[in-house]
Amino acid sequence: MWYRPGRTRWENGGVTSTYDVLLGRLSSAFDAISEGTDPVLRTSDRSDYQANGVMALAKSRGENPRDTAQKVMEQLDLAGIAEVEVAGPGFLNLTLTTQFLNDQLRTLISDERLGVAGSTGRTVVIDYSAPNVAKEMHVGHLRSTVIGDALARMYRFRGDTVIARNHVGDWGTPFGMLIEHLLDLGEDEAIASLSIGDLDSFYRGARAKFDADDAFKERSRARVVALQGGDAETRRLWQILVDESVAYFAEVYRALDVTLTPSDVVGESYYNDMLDDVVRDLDALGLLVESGGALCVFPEGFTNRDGEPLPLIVQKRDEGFGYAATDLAAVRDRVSNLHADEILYVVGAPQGQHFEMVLAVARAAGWLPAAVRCEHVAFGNVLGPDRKMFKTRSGETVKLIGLLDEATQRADVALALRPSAMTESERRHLATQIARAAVKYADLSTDRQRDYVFDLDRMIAFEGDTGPYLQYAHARLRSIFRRLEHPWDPSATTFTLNDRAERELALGLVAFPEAVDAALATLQPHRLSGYLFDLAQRFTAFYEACPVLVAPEPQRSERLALCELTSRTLALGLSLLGIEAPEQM
RNA sequence: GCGGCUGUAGCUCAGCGGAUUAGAGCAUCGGUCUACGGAACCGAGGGUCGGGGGUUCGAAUCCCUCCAGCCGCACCA
Repeated sequence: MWYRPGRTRWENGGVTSTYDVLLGRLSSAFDAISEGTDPVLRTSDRSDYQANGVMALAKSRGENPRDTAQKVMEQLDLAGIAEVEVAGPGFLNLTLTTQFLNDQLRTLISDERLGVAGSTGRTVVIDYSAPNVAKEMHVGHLRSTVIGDALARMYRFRGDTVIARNHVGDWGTPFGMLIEHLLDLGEDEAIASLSIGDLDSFYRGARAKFDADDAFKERSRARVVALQGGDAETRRLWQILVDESVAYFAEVYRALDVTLTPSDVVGESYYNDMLDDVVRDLDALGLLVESGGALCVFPEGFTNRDGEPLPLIVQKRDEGFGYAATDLAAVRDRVSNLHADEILYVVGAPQGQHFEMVLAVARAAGWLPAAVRCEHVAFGNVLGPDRKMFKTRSGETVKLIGLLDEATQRADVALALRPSAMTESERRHLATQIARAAVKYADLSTDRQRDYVFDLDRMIAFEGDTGPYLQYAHARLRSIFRRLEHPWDPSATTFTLNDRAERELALGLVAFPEAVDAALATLQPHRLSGYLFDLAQRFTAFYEACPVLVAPEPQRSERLALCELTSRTLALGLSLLGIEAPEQM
């Protein structure tokens, strides 16, 4: 019961998932008694599935739940699909028939999507990662990047058009000092410094001069004015900073195996030309109020610490625009130009109130139709061992690339200790795959809303609920197939599932669509992670109990088919999380 | 002060549109090795689900309250 599907269902060319078959039959029976009753179907540890909807139904009708259960049973047609019995106070426990499981498994074997339904092709804008130009990517960017990318992959797999938007911080007052610093270093020197990925020291260099040198500070201020005024030379220098940074981000994304590309970068500056319109249109709508010299909107229901209405500051006293203006412009752009059906912001939880306000204003202004789903996919912090924000010993932010390097190093050391025919470069490559899996899985396997403690030792372990464990399970499966000497056709398989471990594995396989649906419906990748770990455990239990290659036919073929499906499910599931499944480890 | 999030086994975490005996991983202890990868598997101990009230036939789950921690709360994004 660690995953629960959403309620929205999609079509998949005639393939109906096990969950949907059961839900359909149950819904008909419940509807016959009271239209629209949810059967509350879920997986069960008492039987294969259980339906708890009888309890609520009985309550609303003032009946004894067991009597209601009987009435549902009379309407319920699950012939050939499942045995049903009323249990406890009125639960319906469902046990799938072997025949039905066999049918479902055979369907999965011939279905590339492994039973996951596709969508009608909606347009989904996912705003994620968002590093800052001329600043290092650090652990603070990890979650947005990893979670956003996993969601992007899941949506794409479902058949939606994903428009990734990397809302990089490429504008604002710091650029005055950054450009002046660039000039001080000389362009070639500056580019060299930026391109080796040492963005932090570049930024710190600029900052130090800004704080210590009044003349530099003055130049910086003038430079900001020139930048905002559109001065061509200043603009060119700014572009150098942007280009070099974006190239560096691309390296980090490649190291992380994240699908973002430079063409997904649509930074804050992109919206500059739209900001005047935002102000003008808000004013025309009568939503704009001047307060303390700033132009604000006061959405209903927000108050500050003194209980007074809380403003969303659109234009500052100095006539500069705040990020609220940019975010509002972005919403408009995404709705009217990108034609988004859905917009997701994968941004840290602390910005919750800001997004609530922005969206409230956008809705009030009519820029965000009710039909467009718009969600803040919030996530908690990455904590260090001391349960405080993850920092280095010396209190500095932890570079993302450094984190990956360390993880790779550890994986490589662990691999080197084992006898293997791998070349050093093969081993090195494998180590990067394991390291990525470790870091990403750790992030994607807990409820995103919570903070989590970053513990490299735990996440890179091959034991337990880790990415490497799942990769290992997959690699073991692949090794079975490498030993196969003759061509083998899984489509002819008949599943008898005589061994308990075979049946448990089959039940896991058949539940894959539920897990993907649940992850998408709730925007919680950990639903899928939890499913995959459970499946891997079912597989290893099966693998211990049931010899495959040495089993007599037709058992051998059946078990091979189960292995085949498990292998494909693990690989596909991991790929939806952005995690690779190597053939060998 | 207002708002949000969090508090479940020694540790890290699932479960929280109420429902049959509260789950997992790690750690600990005890087992399994002449089968396809032991980086594995099986088993055991370990929890008054932060405290207290309430609703309910039934609450980790819903409501109220208190405690503890983290994070927001007007011109930095």
